Amino acid sequence: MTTPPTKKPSRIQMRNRRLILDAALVVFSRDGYGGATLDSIATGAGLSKPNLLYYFDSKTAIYVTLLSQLLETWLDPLIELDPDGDPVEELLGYVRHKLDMSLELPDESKLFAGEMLQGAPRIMNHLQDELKPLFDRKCAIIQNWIDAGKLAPVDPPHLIFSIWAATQHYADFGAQVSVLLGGENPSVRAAAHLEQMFRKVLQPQTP
Amino acid sequence: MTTPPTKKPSRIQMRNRRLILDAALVVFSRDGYGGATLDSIATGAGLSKPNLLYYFDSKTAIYVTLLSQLLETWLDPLIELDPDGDPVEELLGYVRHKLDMSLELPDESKLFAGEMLQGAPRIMNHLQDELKPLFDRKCAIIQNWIDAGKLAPVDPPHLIFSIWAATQHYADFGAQVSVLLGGENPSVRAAAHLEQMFRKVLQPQTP
DNA sequence: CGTAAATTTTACCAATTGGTAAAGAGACGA
DNA sequence: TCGTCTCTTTACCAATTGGTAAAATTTACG
Repeated sequence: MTTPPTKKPSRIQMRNRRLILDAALVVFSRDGYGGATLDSIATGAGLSKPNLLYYFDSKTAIYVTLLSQLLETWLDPLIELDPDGDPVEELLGYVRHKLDMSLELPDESKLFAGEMLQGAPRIMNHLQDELKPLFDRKCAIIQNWIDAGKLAPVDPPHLIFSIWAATQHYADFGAQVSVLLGGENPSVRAAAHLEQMFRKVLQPQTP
Repeated sequence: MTTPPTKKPSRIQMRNRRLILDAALVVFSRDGYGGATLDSIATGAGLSKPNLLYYFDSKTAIYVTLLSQLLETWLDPLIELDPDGDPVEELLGYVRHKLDMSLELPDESKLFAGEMLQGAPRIMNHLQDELKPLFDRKCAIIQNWIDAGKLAPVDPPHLIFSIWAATQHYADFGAQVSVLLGGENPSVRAAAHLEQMFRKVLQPQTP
């Protein structure tokens, strides 16, 4: 269904699939799905174009594989939100983790953002099947924290949106950030700003 | 330099250039720069492909024209930040305005975001020449408000980043938002959430 | 070693791409 | 009514695209 025969992947398969996916990440995130070419990915991976298509059925297959794997990595920190932890610190930890990912893996963030921009046509089902249930579960946890008075009353889904938006901005709009900060590395002040901002938003006001 | 001869634009020119830019906005924002085709834009505009190229020199010329015009529209509300107004209300008004634009003109937001994702190769100069000076000016105003004790101490540039990110998220990640909210229209709750959030962040704590 | 399977290369292709040349059709003032 | 300038169409093209067929080569393994 996906690519080479159906067997256990050999060492060569593991290596080349990884080479291809690594190169594809760079190309797709830089040029967008439509602007990316198999030739460009092949060159990046050090393979010939027909050889690419020995490992993946099509350009789309590479792209979708990349996005699916990505979605998992990207969701991990959200999964770790612990209902039994301290609410404010759990959420601030999540913000921190998300910011770090954006700063360290900007290509991954951009690839995902590019797919979103185009209406997520190729991973809509993943969003429905994987992200949505997780999202609902975590919103419920946040709502419980609020009901228990351990968190200021916020709108859980929109809080999550704001966290995602504010953190990913440093990856997705990195070019703009860089220009507007005059090239200064944003990481330290961004972290301080986001921590301060979300602490104010989350801290319950009746201690 | 840009397109048809050098004269005052006739009525036909005005109309067709508008048709082309309107169609191009839809196509570029949906398919990205690389994925967009002149044929698709021409069809959308109801013109033939060679006729497009009578009005614009190239695909890139259409794209850049669109982005430049866009940048102005998008910057307008920031320009209106009034140093003599009430700081908190000025900024909350800006948030509100920015959110409205994202909800009502998502294609414009996506087009801009797409260019940013790719490192802004085609409007880097506009960012430098137009956005950067404006940005610095507005950061200074915010800093003055803070120094005057009329605003909680925030990091002005990063505050603006967070405002941009949180508002544009509803346009750029509209597909995701829609899935996660189960199709519910986000506008009312988004507005309430952002107002509440940024009010907390901006309100000085020593009244 | 030998051989069958896995991998890679070479040669190729139809479709699409951005863009051009030049002929033709309208508009419009003198 | 004529002639000129603006606009539009038709016909075309070289380059690139995603993808295939099949031969050639490597690798794994008994």
